[in-house]
Amino acid sequence: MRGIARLAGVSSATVSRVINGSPLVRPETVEKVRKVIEEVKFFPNNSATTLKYGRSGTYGLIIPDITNPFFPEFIKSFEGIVVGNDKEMLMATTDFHSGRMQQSIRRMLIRKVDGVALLASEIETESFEDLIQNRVPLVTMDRGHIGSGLSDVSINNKSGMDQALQHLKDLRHKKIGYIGGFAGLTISEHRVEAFMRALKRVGLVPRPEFIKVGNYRITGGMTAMTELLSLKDRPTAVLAANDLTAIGGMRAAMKMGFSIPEDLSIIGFDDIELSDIVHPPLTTLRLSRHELATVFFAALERLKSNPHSKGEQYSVKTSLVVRESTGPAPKQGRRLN
Amino acid sequence: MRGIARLAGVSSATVSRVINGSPLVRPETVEKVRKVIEEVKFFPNNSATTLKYGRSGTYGLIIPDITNPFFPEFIKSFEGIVVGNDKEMLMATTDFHSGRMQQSIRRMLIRKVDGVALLASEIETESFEDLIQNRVPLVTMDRGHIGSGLSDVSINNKSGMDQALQHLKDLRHKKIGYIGGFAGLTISEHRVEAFMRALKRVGLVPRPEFIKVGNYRITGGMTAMTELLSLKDRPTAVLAANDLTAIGGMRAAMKMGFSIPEDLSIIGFDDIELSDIVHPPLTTLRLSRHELATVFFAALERLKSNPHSKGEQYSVKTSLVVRESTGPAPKQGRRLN
DNA sequence: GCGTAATATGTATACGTGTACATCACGACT
DNA sequence: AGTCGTGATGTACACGTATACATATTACGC
Repeated sequence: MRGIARLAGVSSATVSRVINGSPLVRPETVEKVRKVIEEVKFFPNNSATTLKYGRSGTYGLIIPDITNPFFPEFIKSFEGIVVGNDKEMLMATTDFHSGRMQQSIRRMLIRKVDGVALLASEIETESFEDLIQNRVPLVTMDRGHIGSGLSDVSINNKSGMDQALQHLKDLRHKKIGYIGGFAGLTISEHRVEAFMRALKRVGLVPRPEFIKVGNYRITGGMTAMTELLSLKDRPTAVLAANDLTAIGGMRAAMKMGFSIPEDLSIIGFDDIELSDIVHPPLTTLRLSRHELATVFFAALERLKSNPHSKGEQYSVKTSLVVRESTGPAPKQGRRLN
Repeated sequence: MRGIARLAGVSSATVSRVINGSPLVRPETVEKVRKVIEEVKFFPNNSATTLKYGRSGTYGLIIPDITNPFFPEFIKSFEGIVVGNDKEMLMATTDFHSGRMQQSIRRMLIRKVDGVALLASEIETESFEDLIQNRVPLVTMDRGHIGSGLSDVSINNKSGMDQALQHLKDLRHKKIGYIGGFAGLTISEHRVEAFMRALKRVGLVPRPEFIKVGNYRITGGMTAMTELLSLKDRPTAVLAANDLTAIGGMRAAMKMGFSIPEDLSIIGFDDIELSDIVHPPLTTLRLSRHELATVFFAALERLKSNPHSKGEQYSVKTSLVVRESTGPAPKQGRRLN
């Protein structure tokens, strides 16, 4: 940068001002400096500012499982927004593993990120205590807990679940099952609770044997669905914690000889691209990745500029996308057994 | 760090030595310092070293499309390896867009990465000239071109393609089509050329009307397959540039009333997780993400430690995974039209 | 023409680290 | 006993930037 200054016959401070678009530089000077910058193909060294001011212009993003198509789609949006605002994104994956979580947080601290979007909601709160302690703004997903420098984005399961269950009720389903995520994740618990409440709202009674645990992946959906369909009195419709689970469920059901939606209706959650491609196309609760990414970014920016204030509770809606995996409830006692 | 030094009653240099595991510190001193580090929850500030020594301990990773499941699976492995070696990963996505490519490279330069793994093989060489000029080690994919500080990992299409075509020939297929990637990408061209050569090796004649262009996504596969199957004299088997393309192809074929593999055999490329889940499960050329990531990392490390030497040409093999999307060639003139 | 405000530019500095070099302690060998 | 070698520790420095502050230049009113 001093080199630029010398070549342009100005001081390093002026060069810095030009780069950062300070208004108090004479236009002709700006022009002169710009030209030299172009010629020399100069690019700033981020680590200098990071060192001096402790802000790196980087937001961290911690996600559980990049293999779940929901996340790449989210990352894509988030990266676009972050980079579009001249910042950087630092991504870390936990694989639902608490050791990896600690490691990810350490990476964030070492790299001096200006904030962290935490989409991996392992239950342990202590894990991100270090972030709070180091005053790193943190935005979590669906934890429903805010604090100083800590905001939360909750998925408004209520309206979505209501829609989904109303849809199933309209199709005369009465026995509705649910395949959740891991037992340990708060987000999983929120969703299962939302399910139970919504069930009551449409006037149906939750049946514990209809609630199964999955792993947010296809395999978990298959296992859980196999169990559900092995019950003597089995559900005629199943909600899943995410689309992969639902797709796994469909696969298992079809393998056992059930037709979808004739014998069994399935509703997913997320609306990943795959949902529209699978056969039959999946009815699902859409959660917009782009909207989610936008909210996360906005939340981070806000926390960063008000570092000492309390965070906020944001909310993102879901909406029902009806495709072909849901249909009228089958007549009692039809087919198999 | 000076704080640690004060608390432990040593100098900052000693603390630095302890952190970096220098052998010339007395064990008891090490112990003393370690204890203080634990107590204070100290973590090093990466930007200081980056500033002073120009090395950030970060490797850049530029990929075209995080939405293609191949890449998340690759990223997962790459992140694991990089982080396991106490380094950082900086990911950027180009979306096959040259502007985004330039932007990504700039991000890498600003962040002072120690090397870049470039899996997005847009054809323009100028785009990464800046990296070369700034002596940033670069490892490309399937460009087949190496130089000072520039290595390349080529996908050994030959053996894989041979296997695939031999497999089809054994099933008595003679009319074999190909759905490629974008016209502009070198990697696409390499693969189509490999296809043509392999075709000749098994004693078949390439037919230009059987070669179509896709977009590495499901939609492209659908369009191209529709065109292929609309030909009067249509192929009985189709190879695709990647699995998504193949899956799109399957979808289109099934929509047009063809059964797979009875009327048409399809072979994909990559072996993404989805290939085993789709119906029918896809026969494909497996390209191990983990192996690829390992090679990329090794190539980067090697370039970093020998900055002035010429890079190397690496090669990764593919292998045929036979599932249910390939079967015997149909009898002449059967079905439809 | 001169003082003063406003505008534009220059100077100096600190951020935290790894390392080269200097220093120190101490035992071994002549 | 004195010299040297070796192992262990301390001292000092530079990397490139943004900004506070100082200074120079211009504009302008009287």
